[in-house]
Amino acid sequence: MPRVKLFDQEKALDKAVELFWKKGFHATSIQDLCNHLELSRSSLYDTFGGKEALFMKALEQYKKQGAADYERVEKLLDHSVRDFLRSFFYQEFDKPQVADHQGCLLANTTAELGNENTEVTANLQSSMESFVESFTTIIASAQQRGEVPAERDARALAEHLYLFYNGFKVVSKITDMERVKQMIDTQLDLLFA
Amino acid sequence: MPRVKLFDQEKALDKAVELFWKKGFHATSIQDLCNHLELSRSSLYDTFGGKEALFMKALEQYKKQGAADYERVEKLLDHSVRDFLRSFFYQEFDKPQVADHQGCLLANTTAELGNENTEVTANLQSSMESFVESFTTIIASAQQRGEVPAERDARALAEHLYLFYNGFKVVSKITDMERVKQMIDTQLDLLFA
DNA sequence: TTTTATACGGAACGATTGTTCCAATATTAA
DNA sequence: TTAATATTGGAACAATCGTTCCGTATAAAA
Repeated sequence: MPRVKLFDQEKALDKAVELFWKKGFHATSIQDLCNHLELSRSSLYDTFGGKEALFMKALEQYKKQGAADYERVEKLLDHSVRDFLRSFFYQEFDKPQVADHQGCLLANTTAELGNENTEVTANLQSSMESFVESFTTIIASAQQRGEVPAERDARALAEHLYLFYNGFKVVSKITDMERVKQMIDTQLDLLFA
Repeated sequence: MPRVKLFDQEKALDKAVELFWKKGFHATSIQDLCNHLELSRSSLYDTFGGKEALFMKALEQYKKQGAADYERVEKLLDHSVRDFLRSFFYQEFDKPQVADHQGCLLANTTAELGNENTEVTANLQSSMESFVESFTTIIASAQQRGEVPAERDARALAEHLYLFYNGFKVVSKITDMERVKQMIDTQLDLLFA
């Protein structure tokens, strides 16, 4: 029977996320990946299929981490929705990559590959859809609590939050973090006016 | 005396903008550029210096076009500031590249190269600064007119608008334009609450 | 221990990368 | 018409691109 894999696929995927996050799809070469994942070319191809396939899997891995982040913050949702949103956005600064101006893999990918109408684009769109649905619920609950004016369209606000989230990740690549935090505060001021 | 250049440098730069805008820096090869600008490699190198130098010049060209767009809309500023902002954002949809989900060269570049701390990053930062200063003035005038609450910080709102502008350009790459227009309306609703 | 199926390292593939260089071309001033 | 000079096309450069393939090493099942 076959020899078992010597490396941890999950950790290798994390490493791939790191690299694609930092450099983007096109600027990351197979050689870069082999060096950073500490894998030979054949192992990489046998295990992940190729550059595009590996990128897709890295995208999924990243989304899994993002979902975990969301759920961790969600547990704190006994305070106001405003506090929740504030925590949700502020937790980003705990990630060394964000503090290091690397933005967000999803936002970076949207900017780099979003117009190519491939499998990646579909992935990004469904990711956006998930975000919007979650936050529509959040906003609606804020409206029931009276935190947000009830006459606004919850879904429209959620979509607007997604846009804000992406802008936040992009602008943070060229802006110091203090200013970015102020932008978050401004966003919350506007939303909970 | 020397032979004169056979091609129009300005038009060539426009072509370079087109290509970098569509494909991004890394995904655009010299060969792509030669084909699209209808130039030989030597002419391209003699005239523009190389890929990075050409990219910088294309960036400048793009910003020049953007400034022209701004001034064109600014002339319509006899109505409310809200109308101005609405016109400013909506005019983007007149650009075929935006309708074609190519986003914005500046936003794309911020996402692709913003974390590399090169000459490009400095360029993007100064571009952001210009935007913020212009729109701080705009917002302040809106506050004097009573359109926007006077207690808000005009510069903070302007920075927030820049963030919105970038998010708008990124998200539009994976979203149909009708939804994007709704997001603009939502933004204006929040700002002019 | 032998068999068997897989992981692995590394060489090699043709294609393409950004850049350089040179001979040929073309244009204008003298 | 001639001389001078910058432009141009195309060949060539080494380096790297993503991918394939094969021989060997290895571990689990028989």
